[in-house]
Amino acid sequence: MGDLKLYNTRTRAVERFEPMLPNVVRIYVCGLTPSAEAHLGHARSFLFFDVLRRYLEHRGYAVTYVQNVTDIDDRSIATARDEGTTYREIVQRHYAAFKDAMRRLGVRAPDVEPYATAYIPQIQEMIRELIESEHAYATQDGIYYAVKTFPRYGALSGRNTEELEAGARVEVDEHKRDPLDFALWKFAKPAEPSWEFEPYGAGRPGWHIECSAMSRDLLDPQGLGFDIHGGGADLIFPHHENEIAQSEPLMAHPPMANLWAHGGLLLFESRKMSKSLGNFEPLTALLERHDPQAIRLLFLQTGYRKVMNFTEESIGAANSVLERVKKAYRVLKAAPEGTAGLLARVEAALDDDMNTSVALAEVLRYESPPLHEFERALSLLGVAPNDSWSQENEPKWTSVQLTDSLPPITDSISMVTRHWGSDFEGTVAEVIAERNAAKARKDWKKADELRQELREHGVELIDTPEGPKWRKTGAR
RNA sequence: GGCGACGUAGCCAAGUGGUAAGGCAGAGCUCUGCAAAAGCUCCAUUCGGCAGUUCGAAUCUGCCCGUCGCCUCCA
Repeated sequence: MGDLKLYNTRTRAVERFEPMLPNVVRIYVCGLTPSAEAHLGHARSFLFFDVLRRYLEHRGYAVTYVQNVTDIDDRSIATARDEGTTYREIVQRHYAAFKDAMRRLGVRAPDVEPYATAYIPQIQEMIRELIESEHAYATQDGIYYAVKTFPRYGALSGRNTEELEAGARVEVDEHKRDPLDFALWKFAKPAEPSWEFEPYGAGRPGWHIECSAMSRDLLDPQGLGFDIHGGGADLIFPHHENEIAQSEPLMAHPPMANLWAHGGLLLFESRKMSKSLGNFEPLTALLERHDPQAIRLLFLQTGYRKVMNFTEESIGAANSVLERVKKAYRVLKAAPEGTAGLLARVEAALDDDMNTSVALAEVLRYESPPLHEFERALSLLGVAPNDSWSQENEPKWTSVQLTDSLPPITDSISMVTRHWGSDFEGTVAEVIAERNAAKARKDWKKADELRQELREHGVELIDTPEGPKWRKTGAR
């Protein structure tokens, strides 16, 4: 196997991937904030990291995959207030739906799914350290990070603090020392959920600090850094920039993460998908309408870093791709021996910055690979054969024996005397026999009428060299 | 205004100096009364435009046009 090369946002270059510790890869991916329903964009992002994780394991690494849950934020509190329930109920409802959607898409559950509210002590400890090292300060409404104390701020996203200050879109807050400073801890307002924090004051964590605290606790207690930190491209700024600013001053050996990996955003019917714009269809609704495996193949077709546009037309094409894969699988099941090479080609494609487009193309262009290679390649892409793949679940064609002595030529009177209810199969055979007779005397009109009659009773008929065959159609 | 990405056939999408992967859709042939299925074949002299570098460019350089994203909660 060749070297695995991955794009690193931190260095803006494709680099050879090398774990920091022998054979161990530690990944932290910024997970969901379940204050609202998950959408397809989330699916794309987590699906990519699922494929990356599978491939790293395929290469023999022991992977620890952490994906957090931001279970406390302004929106879930506000929604809970509007609906007269608790933020926990809001979060649990949406997160359960998200987990179910991920399962259906073939995205494996993370090794650890830490909830922010379960790490309050670690978060507070980190804030304490930041205050002691003068990277943070308290005001009357919260504790803020002093961006100016971290000279490298902006390095990940390619910005500098002067530029950011020039932008008029940064909200001015009288209490902050600098407009760029962001909240580590928000003091509780009346009726808001809060945690005690002596001596500063009860409140809740800001969004960014949880990732710094949890990744340190779970992956890098010694402050030497971990391997891969990931998320959607929209997290590069400010979220990941802020994480770096919080974590690195307290580390023995920065950087916080060796490799920063970001998935491209998804447009929904050519428009940005976002919570605030309300332009998205909940994942659960989409999964009702489309085969999850087709959605998976659709995502694999596009490079993970590219902006991708999801349309009804594109998912239709993906369905056809899925059918092709199923068909290929059935053929190979019958002839499992083949010419080796597919898996090596798929590995080569994935080595090249996880080029799933090419990997999928190799699978579709298969030239009789061994069954085990085909299965392995599919499993790397996270597409596993399930019940719907086996031919047994497709309606089978039933042959009809037509003896020479059968049937006597009849006329259309038989149409009204048919008993569909009592002996369905016998009736089908009867109609087919009659049609055959009509064909024999080249009465095409009659033959087509009979085919139509069968169709109306949910029977599909084809003529084959072995004679007519029929099966029940799903419809009607 | 600042930063960044992208623009390849009707659609989706690979390809980063050596002569355009793959899929969908479409077309033709075999077969066929019709229908279906299967097999075979075809489907970008050309990569947003214009210059330039080069023996050679979709790939490098410059300019222009267009689309989108980030800069604010966001995967």
